[in-house]
Amino acid sequence: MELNALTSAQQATTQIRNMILNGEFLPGDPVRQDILAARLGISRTPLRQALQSLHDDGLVVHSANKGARVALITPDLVRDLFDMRLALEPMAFRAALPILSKLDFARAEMALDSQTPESTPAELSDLNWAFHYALYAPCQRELLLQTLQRLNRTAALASTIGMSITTQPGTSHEEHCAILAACKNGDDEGALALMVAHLTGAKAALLRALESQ
Amino acid sequence: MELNALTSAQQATTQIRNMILNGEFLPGDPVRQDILAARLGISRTPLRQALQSLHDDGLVVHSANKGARVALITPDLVRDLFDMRLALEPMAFRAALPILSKLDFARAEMALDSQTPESTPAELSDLNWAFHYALYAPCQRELLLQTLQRLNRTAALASTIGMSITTQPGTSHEEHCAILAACKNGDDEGALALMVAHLTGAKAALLRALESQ
DNA sequence: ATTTCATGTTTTGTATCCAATTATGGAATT
DNA sequence: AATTCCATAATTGGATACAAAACATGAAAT
Repeated sequence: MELNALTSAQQATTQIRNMILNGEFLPGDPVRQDILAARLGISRTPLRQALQSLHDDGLVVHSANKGARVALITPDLVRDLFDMRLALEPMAFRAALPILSKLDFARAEMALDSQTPESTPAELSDLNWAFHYALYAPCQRELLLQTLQRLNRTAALASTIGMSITTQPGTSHEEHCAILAACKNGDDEGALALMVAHLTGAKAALLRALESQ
Repeated sequence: MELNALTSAQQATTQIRNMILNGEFLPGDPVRQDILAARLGISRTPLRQALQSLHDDGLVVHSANKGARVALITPDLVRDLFDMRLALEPMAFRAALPILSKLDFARAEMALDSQTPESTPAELSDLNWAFHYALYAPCQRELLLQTLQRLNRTAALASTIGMSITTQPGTSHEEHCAILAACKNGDDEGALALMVAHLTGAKAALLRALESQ
């Protein structure tokens, strides 16, 4: 009996997401059902399911009878996205902070340590969310966590686009380390402030990158 | 040429949503693909698409190889849900308030006036969201509006369950009228405060109903 | 009598096939 | 030569058919 029997539609979802995040498809590019189905070795039925999941995550947009395209990242979208993250993530963080355990710290630390210079954008996005998720998950609010995951998936595309524009390295790793250190020291308010600053900085950097285009 | 050619999967989504909101399926009930497909006169392919949409709206939950069931409404979920609404809806409302037009007021008023004692729970939920949406839509934040719509769909199920428990009539109509009046008077801060109070009250009433069970 | 295994039924997940809508290219007309 | 109209090709949306997994029932063995 398979415990983690991932359905092929779910596999396709992450595979296509990785293709998009790794820059194989650019914003605005059409996403053809036939081509992707042939490439992934599955039929169009589960592939359409995967496209709907990607649509819900804001990575592709659908037009009736005209297929799907990779979503466009606009400054308005980025503002919108990070304003929501700034409103919701501190909420989850604040609820989780008093009950964070050594195991949660270990999970966050592993996410940070797994980042290497050879990591692909998709891997970096996954590890970035793994770090945040480790610090939010104990809050025990399933719907909030689910919403944050969705927002972070859209943010992953935005960040990938942004990093492909600017050549200067991001500061997120140092900020992540500082947040984790504050948590370990029991400085809850400090950790919260650092998290807000982290998100605010990421938003500003992304907007600068987009508007320099 | 049809301008609003709704695909049959989208039609099925709203039809099934209405069945759930109108109490035809209770929380925990299994949602069988064959039965619904036959009843709606469509095949299982678009119906599965509809079920995924309902899953994303939090109305059904999926178990691998075990099908879908109507979601359960727990106090934790309600707290979670309304905390997010309280964080996000004032954000949209604040951005929209300075640019609300007579047309927006008319849309909100029509939503209020369309409610009748004979309205079904599904219709009341639609009109409730139509009222809120009219006051938020001018904020021009697509992702925020999309997220709020999703949360309101989950809230619709919670409210329906709550109203089926308590027999006392809700106070939301009066509160809606007061909010709209404040908007028309240009009292933006007052309208915001009333909206927050409205959501806070709805959350408390719902929790009371659930815990009286 | 209880437990276990096997088989049959039910239900989901996937592939293939058909219909409907849209884009594209060429020919005819002005 | 440019534009419009029609026909054909290409692509998405939906239906049917098939495979595989899970639950239920029942019989046999301890």
